[in-house]
Amino acid sequence: MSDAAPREEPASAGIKDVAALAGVSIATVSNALNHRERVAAPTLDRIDRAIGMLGYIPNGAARSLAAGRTRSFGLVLSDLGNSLFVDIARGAERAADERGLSIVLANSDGELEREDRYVELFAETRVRGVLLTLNDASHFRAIVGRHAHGQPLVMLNLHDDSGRYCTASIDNEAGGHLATAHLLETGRRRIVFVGGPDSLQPVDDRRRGFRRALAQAGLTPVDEVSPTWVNRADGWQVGRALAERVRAGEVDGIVAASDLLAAGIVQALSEHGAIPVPDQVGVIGYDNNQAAWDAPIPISTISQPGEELGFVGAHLLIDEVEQPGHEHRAIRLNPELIVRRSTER
Amino acid sequence: MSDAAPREEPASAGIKDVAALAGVSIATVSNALNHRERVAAPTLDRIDRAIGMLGYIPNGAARSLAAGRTRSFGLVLSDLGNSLFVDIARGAERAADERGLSIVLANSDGELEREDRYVELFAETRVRGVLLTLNDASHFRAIVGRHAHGQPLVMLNLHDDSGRYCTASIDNEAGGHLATAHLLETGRRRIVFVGGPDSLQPVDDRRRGFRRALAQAGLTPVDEVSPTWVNRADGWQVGRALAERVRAGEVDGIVAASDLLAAGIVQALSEHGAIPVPDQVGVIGYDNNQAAWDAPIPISTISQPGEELGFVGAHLLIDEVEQPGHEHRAIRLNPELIVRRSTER
DNA sequence: TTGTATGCGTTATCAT
DNA sequence: ATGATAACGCATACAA
Repeated sequence: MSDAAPREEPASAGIKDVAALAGVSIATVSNALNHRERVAAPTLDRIDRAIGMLGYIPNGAARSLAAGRTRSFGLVLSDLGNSLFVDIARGAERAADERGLSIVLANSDGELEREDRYVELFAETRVRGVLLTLNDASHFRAIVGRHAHGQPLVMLNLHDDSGRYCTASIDNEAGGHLATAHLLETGRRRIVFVGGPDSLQPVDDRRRGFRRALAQAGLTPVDEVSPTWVNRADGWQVGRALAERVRAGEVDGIVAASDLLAAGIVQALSEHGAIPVPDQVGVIGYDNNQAAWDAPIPISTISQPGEELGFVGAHLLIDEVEQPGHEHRAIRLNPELIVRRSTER
Repeated sequence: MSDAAPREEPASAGIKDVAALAGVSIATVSNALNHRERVAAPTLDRIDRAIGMLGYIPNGAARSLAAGRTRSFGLVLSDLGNSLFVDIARGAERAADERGLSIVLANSDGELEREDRYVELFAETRVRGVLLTLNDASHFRAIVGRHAHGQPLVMLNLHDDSGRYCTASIDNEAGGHLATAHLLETGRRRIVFVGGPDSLQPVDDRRRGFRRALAQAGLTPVDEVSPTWVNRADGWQVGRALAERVRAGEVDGIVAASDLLAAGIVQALSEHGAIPVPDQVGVIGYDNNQAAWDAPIPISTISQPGEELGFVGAHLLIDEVEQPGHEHRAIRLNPELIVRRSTER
């Protein structure tokens, strides 16, 4: 009621308040916090109680300033809308958990400016190191140029064996090859690749794998079509256009650069001409999306070990941070074939 | 070659190195960093150059320790696999950007233990405040109990007007009502609700909205079915089971608790009995997923303003942090009807 | 406009 | 087992 309202200060208690309440020195409190074994049980008890009463929360800033380091890593994600990156985050978190470390995330949306900004923000935070997911080789170059050496940084989802950084990525060329080889093994011979714009490096790599597989079999691609994008609607259009040729026997296999694409194709095929999949044409997708699994005709696909990618990447980073003689490595993970109805024979 | 190798120290330069190189005091460097207007142009120039040469990066820990606060917020997300939460993150980032603040993310996977842990980690980091997304009312209670008051915390996606916290959420009951009302307006009268397990609070709210809309129209639900989950495969099964009754004229409208569910239903309907949607039965989904938009028969749906939710939530938090007389508010956002083919008349 | 000096809340070193 | 105290790297009064 008066202006001298004794406004209770929830202003967070400090270590010295705890020390006072527990009747010990701040050094002992600090020990109780970081080296429990160094302090006697009864003392520990009083301290813990004091901490509880005051709702004391250590100040991380002071802590890392004094300790000279953090207990967390930063992870910059390219695209929160893509389950691959979410898997990566999961894997990285699992690896961090093992060591009692935490992972802080940031979303770059694939924009160079934001990739830059968050790498720097994390640098200021003095995280132990940063994991950066990248799709675009040009971004890689830009960041390498700007990056203040000394801050451990490993690149995810982009391969680079120049030895300047650790990188971990998934072999898209191998994936494209895998998908195509599977179609060949099930007896298909007239195969077409349905990809996206060349600007997407992963798609381009898959296309190269496709070509190599055909070449090894002594075949040449029937065709390669590049819709403007890689979602279901695009697949539907492509499927419609392809239906004719499938019925004419000109095409008996389709390698799609994404599951959404594949799902659209299969759908268009069955609606527009009642073309039996997999009997008359085998279709395989990429990504192991839910869409592929959910489809009325479950679609064969290539699964990417996203979680393992994050896990491996985090370990690379941990090694770089902890091992004195660390040498940069470029790890490439292998995708995996998942056979479902759409390619059965 | 000798063991006295003059290992170059990339050990990050400090503010005093910059000061030395620029021939000024550290206070001036600090001013150059935080109050550029206070320092003379030529001096500024020398300092900037020095910073560049040394690759100086301010130590965030020291900075916030001295300043007493951070320039970032924490955001704990329930489910990175759900686009709603990704949208929330986007909105929150946009709000933060406006004020020159950053947002750090963490993924709780909806697990109480991780929600707790990250709220605490952020507390230690002394972020300005924390945004926490929650699905489960029981988690809310647990966290409220444990939470050390004083740390600004706003809850997202969960409504609570007890006045203890700011909350921002989307009105799922209204969404269910909206969907049902739309079906009623297009002349449907025999409507069934297809939901998920009751344990999902949002689904349950939508069901309540459905009931209310029917009651207002003086109708009773034809039926309510609860598949074990809410994805496409579940919808497909439900659709198969429903086909018979639709053909018999017992059902002419379906409110699904998710777009995936709706897509599966429509698909099963058209395959299993060639039942024309929307002519014979209107189907509406929820979420405004890509799946709904991509489907061969585009599906009407309820769109959730996730980005706005994040935006509003961040503003609530900013207000709580900056305004002395702040009072907690519980904001409820309205979902929106999106009409597409599947309910046309 | 620039420099000096103090303190932020911890951890770690060294005594005791 | 515990306590005193010096860093940690910077921001900010305040003095010059």
